Amino acid sequence: MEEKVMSIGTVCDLTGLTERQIRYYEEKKLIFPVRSKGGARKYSFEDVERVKEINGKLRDGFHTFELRKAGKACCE
Amino acid sequence: MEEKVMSIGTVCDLTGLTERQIRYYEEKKLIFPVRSKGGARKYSFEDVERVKEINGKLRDGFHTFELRKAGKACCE
DNA sequence: CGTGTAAGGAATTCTGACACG
DNA sequence: CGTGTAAGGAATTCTGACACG
Repeated sequence: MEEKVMSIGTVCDLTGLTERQIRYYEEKKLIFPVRSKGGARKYSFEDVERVKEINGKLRDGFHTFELRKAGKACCE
Repeated sequence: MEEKVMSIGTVCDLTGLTERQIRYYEEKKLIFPVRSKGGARKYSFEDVERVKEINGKLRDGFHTFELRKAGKACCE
């Protein structure tokens, strides 16, 4: 599914990461959650997979700016 | 997907119903969300469909206790 | 750079109840 | 019966910042 329906806490549960890490990946333009009326971030299952992948790459020594290219399109 | 990941507010957004209605359907044993540590209800996309179906049936004149049978197994 | 944390506020969700019909 | 609402509390999420390295 590609629907953005879960809050950051759920993503933490599914990935084992912290809110801080997930928000940071967004800050670095690696993931793009949508916002609910209240301003809360909403993620999709796709985002969850992406977050796991990002964290894995970082563990392998990559840097966030290098991962940006690995996304869908490129540059910008 | 069958994973319970969205909070009640998201279900409201997806179904157009109120929290009250959704909680009531649970009270009547028509849906079974799980609870997060904090006690918040978590629903799956399947639950969302079920909620829509329930509300539709109610509009058609059915009563909650009649819809219970329509679920998976029966009685209990 | 990637992540931890304390800080204060705003939005979310919870339960039990009274209401109408 | 199915749903609305006001009530008070507890848990969630948000942002900007200081910290380490």
